[in-house]
Amino acid sequence: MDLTERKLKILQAVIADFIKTAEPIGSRTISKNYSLGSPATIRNEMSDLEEMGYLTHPHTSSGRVPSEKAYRLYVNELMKKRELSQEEKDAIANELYQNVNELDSLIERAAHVLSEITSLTAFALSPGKEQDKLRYINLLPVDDYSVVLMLVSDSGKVSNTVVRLKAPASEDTLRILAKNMTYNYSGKTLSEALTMDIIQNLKADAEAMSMFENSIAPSFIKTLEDMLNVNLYMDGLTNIFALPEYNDIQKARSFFEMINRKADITQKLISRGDGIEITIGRENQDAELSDCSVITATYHVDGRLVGKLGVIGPTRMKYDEVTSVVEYLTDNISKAFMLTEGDDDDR
Amino acid sequence: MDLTERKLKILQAVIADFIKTAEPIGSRTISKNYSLGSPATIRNEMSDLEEMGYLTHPHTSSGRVPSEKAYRLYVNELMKKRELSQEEKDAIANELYQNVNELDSLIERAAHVLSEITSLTAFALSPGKEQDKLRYINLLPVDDYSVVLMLVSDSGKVSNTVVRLKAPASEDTLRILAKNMTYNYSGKTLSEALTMDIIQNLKADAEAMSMFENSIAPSFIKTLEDMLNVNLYMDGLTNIFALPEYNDIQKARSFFEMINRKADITQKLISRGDGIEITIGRENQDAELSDCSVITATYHVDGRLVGKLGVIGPTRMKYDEVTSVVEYLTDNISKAFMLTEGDDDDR
DNA sequence: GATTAGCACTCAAACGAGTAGAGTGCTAAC
DNA sequence: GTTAGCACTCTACTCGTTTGAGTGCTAATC
Repeated sequence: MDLTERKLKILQAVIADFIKTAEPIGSRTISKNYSLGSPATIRNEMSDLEEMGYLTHPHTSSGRVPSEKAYRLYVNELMKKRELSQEEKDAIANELYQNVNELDSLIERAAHVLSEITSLTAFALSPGKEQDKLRYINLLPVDDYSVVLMLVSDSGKVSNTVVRLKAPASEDTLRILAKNMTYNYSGKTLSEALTMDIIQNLKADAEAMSMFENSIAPSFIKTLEDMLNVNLYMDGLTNIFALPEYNDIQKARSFFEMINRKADITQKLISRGDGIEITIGRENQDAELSDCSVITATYHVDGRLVGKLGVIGPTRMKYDEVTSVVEYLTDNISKAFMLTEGDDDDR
Repeated sequence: MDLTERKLKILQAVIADFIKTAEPIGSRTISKNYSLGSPATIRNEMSDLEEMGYLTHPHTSSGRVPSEKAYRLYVNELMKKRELSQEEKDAIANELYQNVNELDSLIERAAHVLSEITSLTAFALSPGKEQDKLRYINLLPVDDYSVVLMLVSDSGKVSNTVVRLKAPASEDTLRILAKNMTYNYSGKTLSEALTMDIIQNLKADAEAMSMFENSIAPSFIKTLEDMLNVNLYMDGLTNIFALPEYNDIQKARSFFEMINRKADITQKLISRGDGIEITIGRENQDAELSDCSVITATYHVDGRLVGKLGVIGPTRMKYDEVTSVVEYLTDNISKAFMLTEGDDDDR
């Protein structure tokens, strides 16, 4: 059987209406709102579309609901890109840049804006720092028994840990050790630094060495890992309560329990492809996501740092709108954080 | 009418059973499980207790439910402190100290443990830093146009911001400016620092002054505020789905929406009294909390830093258990972070 | 006088029959 | 190939009935 022009139009109409209303769509509705023929004709066509796997039937006497196959077709072929109007763009940019001056707050803000616009649950991943290089290592005394260990990377990311010392250290010792560590590590990527044999490389006096081995080394590793770690920001969690799909308390519960396992979510996001990726229903490996769709996009900062953002929602979502917004956001993040280059004045 | 011995016992029985089952308690149930007389006797007593305001009646032919007044009496007089067994204490300590080496992670961990044990929603507030004093200010170059502004406080808290400069700065200028800022601000509390007239106090060369005014000052204020700001950690949000009180999707929704307004929650927590504070139902000012109880406790670190933690749940909660756990946790936090004093080897 | 047994009464929740309405599938006419 | 017409299906809703837990009251008992 062929997907004739009219069949496509009817399918598109069903998808559009269902995305709006979340109710199964009957032949009469389509017939009234689109001039595609009488209810009976539409019924025949719908019946064909069902046979072809694009529509389903909750029960014999109800209207039609798009299948995952239909959404896939829609996303790949039928959907036309929804250009954002200048006002929309301005509104987004406005929201996005509200007192933001480090990358992570921008990312967090992006998740917020995204959830606001789409009325779905949004998330954003701060960039992976594998290729980022260490620049400085500093040790600053707090009191006799504690120092701040501070790492600064080329991309401007700063991480610090307060380290408790087993024995008090002189400022001199700290200075020497910090200098020595910087000498050894600066220019190395974070991942390299983690795999280096640390003790071997240090050449310092006995006191510094002992302090390093006993107190600093474990914190150093932890701080490196901390720098490498991506942060997951989520927003709009309660948006799902507005969706009829989640009227059932059990559904809402399992959604929240899934979304709360942040480590899992991060893992899943990282392993998604580059660019805009849309997965629909059971295309998501995960059983828990089998009636959700996920849309993610990748942003790049300065050609080196890479992160993701996106939304999760029911398979019935405004794919066109979400795609546009997600794309616009990633573009803007990339533009806002051109490192090293002299930056284009604010907004 | 008097609260006779038997009335008290019956009241206590109703409260205990209701906390367990969330179902209205009938006279037969009490009569069977406690030897306090026949159902008819219990009925008469319950009727009196209702007249006195300790019990209510969802409808004529249902069992009794404790009123807020009953919970208040229970908490103030009837409840006996539930001592934690050594195993319970060990289990808590074990969970609590899992790879924790800064105060904030300990606080976060505490919220986690608390929610796990109580099966309620737990929160913890990192300490307010008003009395904390600035120790260091540092400016570290990242590249020509950006520097890290870093503040270290007496309590070991470190905050940093990456500042974009309008014009490139020499390392010398940065060093001079940092030294000068440290000279002016070290020893001041964070709140004092915020109110000081910054520009007035600097005595540095023209280049440093201009950099300060144009680039550093706004970030400095922001970083100070960031240091002052308390963090709110929450855990066990999805626990409420297991409670019959939140079987209604609307209730669950408004709970989540309330709990998501983090700024509000922080505000409310901060304004609560010292020590263990229990507020029941409409004792909470907030209409949104009118069928919740909130239990908070205060921890002190080193006599200067003060923070809070606690749980929020339905008025029907295990007040005795929650109180004990919350108390044990705050004690442990205080002990774990005796700053300056040589620390007592772990656990 | 306090306690208890007994009984009529109340109400929510569960169940089931009946109905309305939306929608389909099929047939026959256009 | 399209459409009107009609029988049929199924859900959602309504309404009356039943069941069972529990009360309140009265009268008998301790």
